[in-house]
Amino acid sequence: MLGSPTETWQDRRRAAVRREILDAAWEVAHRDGLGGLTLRAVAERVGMRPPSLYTHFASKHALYDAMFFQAWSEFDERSAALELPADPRAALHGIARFYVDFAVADLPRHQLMDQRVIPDFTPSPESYAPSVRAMERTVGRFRAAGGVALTEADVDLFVAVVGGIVAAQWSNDPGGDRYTRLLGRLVDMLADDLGLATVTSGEDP
Amino acid sequence: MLGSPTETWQDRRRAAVRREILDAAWEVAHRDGLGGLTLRAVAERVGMRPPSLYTHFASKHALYDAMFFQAWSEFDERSAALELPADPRAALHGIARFYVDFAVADLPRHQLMDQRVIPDFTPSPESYAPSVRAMERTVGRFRAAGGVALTEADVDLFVAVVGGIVAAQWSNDPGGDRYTRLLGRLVDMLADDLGLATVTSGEDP
DNA sequence: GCACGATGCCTACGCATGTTAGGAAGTCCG
DNA sequence: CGGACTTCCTAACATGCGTAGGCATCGTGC
Repeated sequence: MLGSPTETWQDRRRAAVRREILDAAWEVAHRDGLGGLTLRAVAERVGMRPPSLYTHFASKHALYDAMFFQAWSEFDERSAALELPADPRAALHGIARFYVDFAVADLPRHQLMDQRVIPDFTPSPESYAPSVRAMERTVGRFRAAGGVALTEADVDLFVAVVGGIVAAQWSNDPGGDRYTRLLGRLVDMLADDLGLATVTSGEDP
Repeated sequence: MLGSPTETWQDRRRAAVRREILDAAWEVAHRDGLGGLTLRAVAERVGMRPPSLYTHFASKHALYDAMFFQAWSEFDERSAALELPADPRAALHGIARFYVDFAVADLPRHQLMDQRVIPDFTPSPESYAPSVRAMERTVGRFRAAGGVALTEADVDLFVAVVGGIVAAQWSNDPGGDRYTRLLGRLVDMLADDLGLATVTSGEDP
């Protein structure tokens, strides 16, 4: 009656099993690494035999794809709920810090979202959608907050450079803050380059 | 008589076979991707059966390790031969451009050198040596060229950010220049932040 | 000159993985 | 109550890395 007209009981049960498998997959990924994830381990954790997983996911890549979608959806939701200061420079700091904190909090999730650590895995267009949604919102916020007209190159530089911080952090100092602590300085550099006023003084060139 | 005292003929032949296997491995990596590299394909390309490769490499990881060493050694050599301008800012540009060009020229090589695409693969200390050598030389050149005293944080920021450009280039626009063309602007930002004089005018803050 | 040991490659096998085929049991609907 | 659908199972296959053991070749010492 609610939502979809044919929202039967077993549909909900099926969705629950799917979610259970996904949860198990994340646990295995955290324990054995994203690349070390195996259908055997997932099946065992969920009390099934490996082939039975194929009732719910067409392939291992489909499982990865669902995880990818889940990760980006969560980022998208949290990004939508994020309140940013009105000041453009402060907003820039908030956006960058939010992204970096999210990426640094979970290694397999970050690898799945932002890197290509699974050979031959490419997210499906549907799973890719939340990421472009989040990105578009972020860019929109940029443009709305800052009086400046951001070019595409500005955005490209920003995402590349902030992504570099995250990658370096995971590669060279996992769990630490050797690179993430440089983020504020980096964002200020970018803000200066974009001609944004400083937060503290608000002077104008 | 020359070089090592026990430089027998079969040692050279053995080294030649080893090199042949390595060449085949690179070719396969270019064709099927670094993660898609298989001992079957390498063996076939070299006219052997897969187990025979174990006469020359202890494992598949050992093969990756040798490739890693080879890649970083080449970078190290070319880096040593690189002539940099005396001007600190121009030197910064040269260093960054050299690194980016090298990383963008070859995907599997870049994945092997700078990313962790192969699960459970960690380069051996011996294979890691050329990379630290190249890095130390680069940092030394920094310090020698610029009158400024670079902190470790400065170097960290530089490598993280330049690495981000490369990663974004490969991820979002492979074969293009959407991100690499922003390198000059980025390096100027860093140079400004470090207080380096501009090349064209040479003014002082 | 010849046996002997080392070397290099082979075949056969083991084990892990993703995946498919086909069947059995439980469940829902008419 | 009976048939269709769903879900899970066992069995098996293909491919991957890696090991064991055998055989030929080649250099070396007697």
